[in-house]
Amino acid sequence: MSAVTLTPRALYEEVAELLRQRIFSRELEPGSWIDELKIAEAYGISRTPLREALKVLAAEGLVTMKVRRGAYVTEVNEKDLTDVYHLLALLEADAAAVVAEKATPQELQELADLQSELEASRQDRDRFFEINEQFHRRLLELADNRWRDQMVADLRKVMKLNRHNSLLKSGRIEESMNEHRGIVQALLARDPHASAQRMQAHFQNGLQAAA
Amino acid sequence: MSAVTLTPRALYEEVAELLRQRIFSRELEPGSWIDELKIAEAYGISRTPLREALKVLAAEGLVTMKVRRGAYVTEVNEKDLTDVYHLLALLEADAAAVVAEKATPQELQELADLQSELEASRQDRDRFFEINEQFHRRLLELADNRWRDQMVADLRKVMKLNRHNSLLKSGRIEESMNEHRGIVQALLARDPHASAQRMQAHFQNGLQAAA
DNA sequence: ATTCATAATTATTGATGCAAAATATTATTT
DNA sequence: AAATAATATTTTGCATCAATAATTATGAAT
Repeated sequence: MSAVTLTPRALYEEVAELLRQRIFSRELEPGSWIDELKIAEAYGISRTPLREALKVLAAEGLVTMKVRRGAYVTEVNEKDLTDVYHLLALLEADAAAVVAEKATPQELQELADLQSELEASRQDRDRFFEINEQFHRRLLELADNRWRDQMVADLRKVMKLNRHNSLLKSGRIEESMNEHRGIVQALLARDPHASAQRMQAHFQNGLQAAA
Repeated sequence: MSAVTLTPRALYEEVAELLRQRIFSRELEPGSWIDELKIAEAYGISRTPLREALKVLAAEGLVTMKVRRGAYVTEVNEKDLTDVYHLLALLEADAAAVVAEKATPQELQELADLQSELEASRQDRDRFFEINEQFHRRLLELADNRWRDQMVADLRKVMKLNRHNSLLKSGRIEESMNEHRGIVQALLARDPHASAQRMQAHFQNGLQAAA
C-alpha cells in the first residue's frame, strides 16, 4: 500500500470545504434543505463527519440548523447583505487605522508597492482584482488581529451567498483605484482617522445602489 | 417515566452550554485537554453529540481543535484580550452611531430611561451592572444587525475566558455613569459621530491599564 | 365536502462499536 | 548507559445501528 493517507485535515473539514464550494456555486440553493443521506452517499462517507461539517458551516452562518428539521442553506435577504457589508467596511476601515498607526515603514512601503502594481494593471481586469484582493488581505495581516481576521473571513463567506457574488459595482476600476490611492496616501501620512474614513468611503462607493 | 423529553433544544446544544459554563468557571482550564470519554461518561451521553458540541465551541473560539489530538480549551494571552476588546469597542461604538441615526424617538427615550435607572441605582453595585448590561444589550438590539449581534456575543464569550472575567476596572461606577450620560446625550442629539466616539471612550476608559 | 384524528412513513438525533494513528513505554543493541 | 526500535496502550475519528419525533396522507365523522 503506497497510498499514504497522510491525513492533511480531518474528514469533516474536508467535507465542510466541499459543501462550501457547492453552496457558493449555488448548486445548493439558499433556503433549500440539505439531504444528509444523499450527500453522505454521494461522497461515499458516513453521516457522522457530515453532521460535524454542518455544525461548522452553521457556526459560519452558511447553513441554518432547525431543530428536528435538519440543515438548510442560509437565506440572506437584501438587509442581511447590507448589514454584512456594513460590518466588513467597519472592520477594514478600523484595520486601516491600526495599520496607519502601528505598521513599520517597510510594511507601509509594501502596501504602496501593491498600489503601484494596481495602477500598472488597470488594463488587465483579472489581474486588477487579484492585486486588489492581495492589498486588502495584506492590510488585514498587518493590522494583526486574528479575531478580526476570523470575523472578516466569515462575513466574506456570507457575502458569497449572494447571487453572482455581487452587490458590488463592477465597472468602476478607475474610481476604485483613485480611492485606493487616497487610502495609501493616508496610510503613508500616518493618519489613522483619514485612513479609516477613506477606507469607509471606498466600501460605500463599492456598494451597488439598492434598486 | 413521567419526565417528558420536550426537547427544548438538541442535546448537542445542551452539552455545548454545559461545557461553556465549565470553561467560564475555569473548571476546565485554558490549555487543558478535553477528555471526550470522561465527559461523555460523566454526563451519561455518547460521544457523538459531545463531539458536535465541541465543533460548535471551536467555531465560537472557546476550544481549539488539533488534528488527531482532540479538543483543547483555548488559551488567550494578553494580546488576544486587548484585540478582542478593541473589536467589541469598535462594534458597539458603531452600533451607537447607527442608533443615533435610525432609532425612533420612543426607542431613544427607552435608552434615556435606562440611563435614569442607572443613575438611581448607583448605590447598588449588582443592580448597576445589571442595568448597565441591559443598556448595552438594548442598544445592540436597536442597531438591528443580527450579524453584529452574533459577533459581539462570540467576542464576549472569549472575554469570559479571562481569569476573573476582568481586564475591566471595577471601581469606577461614577466615571462609568458619567460616560454613559454623555453617550445618551449624543444619542438624543442624533449625533452619530459623537455617539460612536463617546462609546469608544467609554470602552477605552474601562480597559484596565496593561501592567 | 371539509375537517380532524390517527397511523404510517420519512428523516433527524443519539448510541455503540471498530479501525487507524499517535504517543509512550519497554526492551534490546551498540 | 544511552539511543533506537518495536510494541502496547490510549484516543481520535468514522461507520453502522436503533429510536424518537414530525409530517403527511388517508379515512371517518360531522
